[in-house]
Parts: sequence; C-alpha cells; structure tokens
Amino acid sequence: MSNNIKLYLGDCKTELSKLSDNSVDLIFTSPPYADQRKNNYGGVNPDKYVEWFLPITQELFRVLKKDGTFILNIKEKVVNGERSTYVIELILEMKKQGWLWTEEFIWHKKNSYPGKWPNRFRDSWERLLQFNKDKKFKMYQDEVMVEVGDWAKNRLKNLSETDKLRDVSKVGSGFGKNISNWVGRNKVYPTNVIHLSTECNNKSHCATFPESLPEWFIKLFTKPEDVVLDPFMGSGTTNIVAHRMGRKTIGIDIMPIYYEMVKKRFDSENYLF
Amino acid sequence: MSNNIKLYLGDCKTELSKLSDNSVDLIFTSPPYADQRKNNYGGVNPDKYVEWFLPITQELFRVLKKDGTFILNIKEKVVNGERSTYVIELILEMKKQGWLWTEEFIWHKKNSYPGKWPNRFRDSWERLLQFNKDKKFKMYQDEVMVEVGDWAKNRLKNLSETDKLRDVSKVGSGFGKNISNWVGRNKVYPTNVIHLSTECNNKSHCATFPESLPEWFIKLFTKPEDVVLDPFMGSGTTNIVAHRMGRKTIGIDIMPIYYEMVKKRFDSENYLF
DNA sequence: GTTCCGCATGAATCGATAG
DNA sequence: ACTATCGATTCATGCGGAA
Repeated sequence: MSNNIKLYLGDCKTELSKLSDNSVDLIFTSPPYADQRKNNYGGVNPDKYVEWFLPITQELFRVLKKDGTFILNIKEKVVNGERSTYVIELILEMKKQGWLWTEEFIWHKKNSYPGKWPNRFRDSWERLLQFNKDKKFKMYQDEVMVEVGDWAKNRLKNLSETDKLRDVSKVGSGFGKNISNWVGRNKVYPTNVIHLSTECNNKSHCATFPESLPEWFIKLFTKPEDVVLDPFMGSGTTNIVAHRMGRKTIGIDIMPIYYEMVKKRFDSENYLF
Repeated sequence: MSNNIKLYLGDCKTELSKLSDNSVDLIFTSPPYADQRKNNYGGVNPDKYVEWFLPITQELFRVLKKDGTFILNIKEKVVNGERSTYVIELILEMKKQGWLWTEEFIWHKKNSYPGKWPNRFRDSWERLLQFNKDKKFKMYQDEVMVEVGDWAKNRLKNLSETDKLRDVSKVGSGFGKNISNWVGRNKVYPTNVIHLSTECNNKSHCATFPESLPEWFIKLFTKPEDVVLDPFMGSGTTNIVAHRMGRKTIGIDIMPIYYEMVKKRFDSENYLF
C-alpha cells in the first residue's frame, strides 16, 4: 500500500486512537446523519446523536494539527414537524472540548430531494461547519478564487472618483476602503455560500456529496503532501479527491463493504496500493 | 391614522404589552444584532443577548395567533475570530418558552460586497429562523411559486402520447404515474434557500433587508387583511411592504428618529395617516 | 460530432395504516 | 398512546442511446 493512502476498517473512535497527536492538516467528513442511512450504519437516534458523536470529536481534536481545520458537513432532520436541535447542541458541546467554531459555510444543493408537503418546502441546503483548534490556521484563499460575477463588472466599470477615494463606506458596506484594488481584476474571492449539485448517477458508488465539495476545501486548507482525514469514509470521495490532488489521505469506515469499495476505487484509478 | 397602520414609539417589550393575545398573523423582524448598530440602539453585548431577547420573544409568543408564524432574521457576529453562539442558544431557550423551531431558511445575499480578510471569506448569507406555536400553521405555498427549471421546459414540451397515458412507469422511477400533470406547468415550488440581492441606496435609511424579503414571507404566510408585526421596525421596510400588500401592520421602535421616518415614509406614499 | 429524449436516482417528509 | 413501516409526492441532474 502506498504510504500516501491509509485505509482503516473499524469503529471510528477505535481506529482514530491509532493516529498520532497533531498529525492531520484537514478533516473533511460527513458523518451519518441522525436516523439516516439506517441500512448501512444502523442509524443513530437524534436524542443520542450528540452523546454518540462527542467522543469522536474529542479524538479528532487530538489528531488535528494546531493550525489545521475540521470541516463538518451535517444537517439536522425534521422530527415531528420540527427541526431537531442536535446539530446546534453539538456545536455548543464541541466548544467545551476546546474547538473554536470559526465559520459556517452553506452548501446550496441545487438538485435537492423533491416532494411537497403542506407546511414545508424542499430542504436544499446543508451546513459545512468549520472548527479550528486555534485562531491562527492555514488558509490558502488564492487557490479558490472564482471568475468575477456580472454584478461586479457592472458595479466597478463606472466607479466614481468619490467611490475610489473614500475611506469608509457611509453605509458600512465594507466596500469603501479598498475599492480601487478591485478595478481591473477578473478573479475574486468566493463567499461562504457554495452552489453545487449532488452527483448520484448510475454508478455503483453513489456519493453523498460531489467531488467538487471536498476539492474546494482541500484546496483552501491544504497544500500537496498535507494529510486529509475522513473518519466516515463512505464511498471514499474525500480520499480519492485528496489523493488525486497530491495530498496524503486517511480513511476510516466501519462497514467492510465500503472499505473494500474504496480499495477497489483506488485500484481502478491505477494508484499504487 | 389609518386603522390599518399602527406605529408605536417606545421600548419593544413595553409596547408589545399593549397588544392583545393571539392577534398577529405574522411577525417578521430583524432585531439589532448583538453589538451592532451601536449608534442607534446602544448595542447589546453578545453575552447578554439571549437574556435581553427572551422577555421579548415571550411577549411575541403571546400576541401571535395559534396558526401564525414568527420569522426571525438574524446572524451571529464574529467575535475574536469565532462565531458567537447567541443565536443557537436563543433557539434552545425559545423552545423552552413553547416555540416550535419549524424551519431555517437561508437568505443568500447575491451581491454581498467584496472584501478580504486573512482567514475568512465574505459572509453572504443570513438565517431566517421560522418559529411557530403549533404544528398546524397557515402557509400559502402557491403564492410564491417560481419558474420551473430548464429540465421541464425541454422534457415536457414534446411529451409523447404514451407518456401522457401510461399509468405506471415500467421501471418504477416514481415519476411515471402523474407525468401528464406536468404538461403545461411552468411553475414549481421554491426551496428553503432564497436568492435575493441586497438593496442599499445612499439614503440615510439603509434597510437591513430588501423589500422582496419580507414580501416573500408576507405572501407565504398571510392573506390581505391579516396583521403583520415588526417589533424592531427600523426604517419600516416590513410595514411599508405589508401595507402595500393590503395587510394590516404594526411597527414598534424605540428610536424617535426611526419612528418619525416611518411616519414620513407612509405619508410620502400618500397613505392616509 | 451534436442535440434530443428516456430514464434513474436521490442524507426528504407527511399521513395513514399496522403491530 | 407510541413506534415502525409504506405509499405518495416532487424536480434537478447526468448518463446513454437515438435521431
């Protein structure tokens, strides 16, 4: 097996204990949501979810480097007509473990699950919670710049001298001070809203998120040779993408079927194994 | 003053006590964010925010009709590099008051202004928390339908007779039975992600949200003659829009300057006052 | 080669029915 | 009463075969 790919079959918490302290640059994972994917994972009751997850986040805290980042993709389900609170309770409990809740990205799932109900629309977004161990963390913003949108083209092309010179926007928009820096650029930094569709085609391995989702965060928070961990590997999207991007990667899953599937996927992509 | 418009100058909690129980159909508001708008409201310390807000949500619970809805536009601020937790703590405390946290809409601010920070991107979304007193609440979904995506335009325009007549999809795709229902349809229900641009004119009153934001929720949760309340009126966007849409409206603000401004805005739109 | 069309597939949710 | 299962509902996407 290549030293750059490490796959573990077993309980997440147990397998994590085999990893060294401060050895991981980025944790990107999508744990089984409460009561979802029952067929594969047995399901976790919403009431027990926080209690079940906290020992794992404790281990993740240990293995993450001081300047590393933990991105948690999660969404609370509707129970009895109401949104469950296990996600927000989890945030509060993780803070007690020492985690800093630094940001919340929104993943807008353009092709959300269809359906119609008398008092609810389709749920078409998920949380990408960012946690860190320290206020200073590695972030390579230039790696994820995007083509400038039309609004900026229009907004900037007729910029008045007043606009360019004023120090602070009167309305506190944050546009004022450095506005002239933006003229002539065609790339801008993205926002904390990510628009992607899910990919679930006729393939045997149906990922819960598209490859471009971990790709975006791997570019943003790691450099080649850095270590990317997914403690709930599933079909291995995070690991495959990380490896393709020249990062080292670690994957853990309790289901033999997923463990074997990911091994096969690496083989089929002609990676040493 | 028209009986359809009631504006109160004073402390939110005090003024709310003048309203009858179960008399409001929709509460739509954007309270002063913690430590923000210091000049206008004196600012509320993030640590004290929940404590400060809970007596108000208690009164709001009292005045809201059993089948009414409370939409709370709020976003936690970043303090010392970390997201504050007062919003999620507020949700948990409001549940203890009897509120149901039924949904969380995302307002994607499409034209949030550029800016650069070393470890943070532009924040281009806000929470719109939906609370209800009862699982059964009024919701007029048909009022907010949107244009169908391209897929339907292409697929359905030349629907074959076989498609129109077949009872059950041969392969059980789940779409077969009622596919003929789609012929001629060009509107679909929206999702819980709302895409709107911010409006911020150079006027002295810079609205915290565009008119289309309260408009969307007023359409969704009320009918003409229903009562729409904004206990943190500010520049009065909610009230103006509600009145324009034939709803009764109640606005409260502690700042005389806002109170007078909203009165003037109603006057300038030639409403009886 | 391109475009068009059939089709399967979703981290879903509600209400009714069954144990 | 309380939980488990099932059918009905809905729409964006990419694949693959056909025109």
